[in-house]
Amino acid sequence: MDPSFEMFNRSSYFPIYPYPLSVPSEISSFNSISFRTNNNITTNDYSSYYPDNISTYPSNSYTNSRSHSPINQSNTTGVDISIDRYNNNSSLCLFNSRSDHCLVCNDRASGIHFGVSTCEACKAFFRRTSISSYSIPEPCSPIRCEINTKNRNNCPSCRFDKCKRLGMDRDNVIYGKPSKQHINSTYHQDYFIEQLTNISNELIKIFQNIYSIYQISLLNSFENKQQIDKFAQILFQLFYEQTFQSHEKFARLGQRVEVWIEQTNKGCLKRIKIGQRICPKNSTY
DNA sequence: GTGAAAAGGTCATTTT
DNA sequence: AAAATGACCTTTTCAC
Repeated sequence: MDPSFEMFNRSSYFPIYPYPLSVPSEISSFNSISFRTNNNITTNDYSSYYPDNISTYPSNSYTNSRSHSPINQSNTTGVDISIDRYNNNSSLCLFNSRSDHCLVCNDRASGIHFGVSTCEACKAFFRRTSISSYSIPEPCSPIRCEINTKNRNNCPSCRFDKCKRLGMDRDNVIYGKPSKQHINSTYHQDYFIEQLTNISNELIKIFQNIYSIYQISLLNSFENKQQIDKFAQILFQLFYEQTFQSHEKFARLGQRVEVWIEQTNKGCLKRIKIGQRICPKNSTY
């Protein structure tokens, strides 16, 4: 077994940091999965996306329902960042395709603004905020606030952060109706294929970074509970942020990403699992 | 010329 | 009172 993963298998080192998990509305309202993929991808390809000798989901644990989710188990804390933000009837799975709902707050969308399907309110918010003279503070917590229609004004920093993470960009605006040429260049298949090839690197990077922090912390040894809690906080923050960034890329391909953090009965971190899988359903694009 | 789509502008309303 | 918000309007550009 890879030594890095053996370290994760040693239980009772780290208590779970008690973050209140805020799951974005488009994720928490997730009901079903319709996987899509490219013709070049086969069912077997996903196995190559895992780092060697690192435990992954057993292949038979995946279904198109949430019934397998470890979150329902009493001894497991989970961060399920599954997503299905696309129209199931769409033959193309485009991140920037027109959506009925705002990808920022889930309100009714009025069109694609600054590259992302948003409502008028989030469009105006992003325009105002991105040109304002004052600097936008960092997100208020490592686990960013959920942004929805009701609370979108509660935390402007997290709202603006979500806009940016979704790809809203004021430096690359299209004034007036976008041309077909622009649409084709933006939404070209090569872009998605390129994203697909980056998946394995993303997952490996997550493990490498977590392990590097793990090693550094062990060298210093944990002298008190505060240190342990601090380490758990850093680990969780890094893990969440990197996974969320990866998730945004995966989501463009209509794929599903899941992250679990298992917990022992004593409340300690037992193991981190990362899984992502491409499930060909309609090889139509 | 006309309609569609996206960015920018305006201003009444709401919040602080 | 000042600042922020968001619905609505205007301008610009593209396709037909």
